[in-house]
Amino acid sequence: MARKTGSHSQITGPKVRAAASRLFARHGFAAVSMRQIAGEVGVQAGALYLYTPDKQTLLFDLMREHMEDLLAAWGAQDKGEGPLAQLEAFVRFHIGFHLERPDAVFIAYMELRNLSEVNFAAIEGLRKQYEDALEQILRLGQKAGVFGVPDTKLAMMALIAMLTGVNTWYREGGRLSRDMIEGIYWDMARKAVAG
Amino acid sequence: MARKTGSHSQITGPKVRAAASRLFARHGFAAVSMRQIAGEVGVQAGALYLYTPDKQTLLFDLMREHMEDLLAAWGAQDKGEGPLAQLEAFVRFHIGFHLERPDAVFIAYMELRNLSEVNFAAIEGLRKQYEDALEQILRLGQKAGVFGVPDTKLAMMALIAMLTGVNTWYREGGRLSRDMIEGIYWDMARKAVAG
DNA sequence: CTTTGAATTGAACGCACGTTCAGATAAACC
DNA sequence: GGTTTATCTGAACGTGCGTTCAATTCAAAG
Repeated sequence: MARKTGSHSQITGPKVRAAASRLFARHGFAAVSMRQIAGEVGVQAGALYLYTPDKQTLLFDLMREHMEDLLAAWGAQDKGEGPLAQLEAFVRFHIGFHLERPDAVFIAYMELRNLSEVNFAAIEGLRKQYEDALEQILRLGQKAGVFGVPDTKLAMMALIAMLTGVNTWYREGGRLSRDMIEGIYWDMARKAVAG
Repeated sequence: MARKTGSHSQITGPKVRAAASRLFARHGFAAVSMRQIAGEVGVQAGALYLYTPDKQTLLFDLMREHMEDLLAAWGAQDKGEGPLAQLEAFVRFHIGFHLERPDAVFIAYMELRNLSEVNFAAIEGLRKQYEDALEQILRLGQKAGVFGVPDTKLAMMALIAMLTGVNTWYREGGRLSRDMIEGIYWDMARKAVAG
């Protein structure tokens, strides 16, 4: 199950990643032991060190992978033409992507303080890239007179917080479908930045 | 410094509370030891047990106190007349109150999973009371035709997430004053729920 | 100055932690 | 079937944890 040779895996075993992700999201990085993760996978604690050099790197790999997936998925997304269409694409994409992986989202937002300085900087860099994508849409829309946002950075932060907030209350099988939620949030977002 | 008699304090020593709040916010509940807290206060670890029966209760007391302060402060707030004025009061109050106590806010949002079931329920109950205050404003405004929110619960969640998000990026002495931030967010909030 | 009770220390308890590693096992290849 | 290489176990290491408690210090009252 582990890798062939020498240096430790970039590609932490998928079972280990899945177990760690679930447990970190549920109980928090500091409260989860390597023995618990190993138990979920069905091995002894020592075996985990075939997949990761240490616990902190395991966390970092989860976060980095999540952020890279996010950037790649947004890059591959159909964005349409014009600021309004692009904002709608962003809103719907953000909600959909985040609802699809609640554990990774939770970890990426809550466990930043458990990262070393250099690992923290790496994750923040990826996050900034994503935020810049939204800010760019807002800036272009503002210049084109489609939006009325006095401060694009604040508007970007406000929108991201609003959209990511869905993850705190959404439960599978609730009274609203994802499509309806995306529609309602798109409506609020559109109005919030309207001229 | 500790209390007189018998049962452990409702009123955990203020020095202990302050140190615990700072450390829990900075490093997370699970990552902070009683010895670290004691060190900040300037006593040995054992002395903390004059102020709290255990570590978890110390966390719970911090959260409960924060939520009770929040409800009391909103209760004492000048709210004005009519849905629009009340929404503005809420937006400005929420941002101001939360920016004033970033550590307590951080803990109240991030450490819920470290609470026992019964303590969790207590905190959630207080949070619900606060959220209900905002939802009520939205519902009345919707009925009066001042707002255009198809789902007041969703709109409430969206607004709260947006407003609380300020805490994630605001830094003392940044380029925008609190007043300006409140103004910009009030503008976005007003438009987001507009008819 | 002496008494008294609260406040605090400092050592100890049993336990769980992250990590290491020699040895056992299993799988792949000849 | 035998050899090699990947995979995993199980025990051990030193450390720090939350919590307890007898003994000590301290502060106020008489």
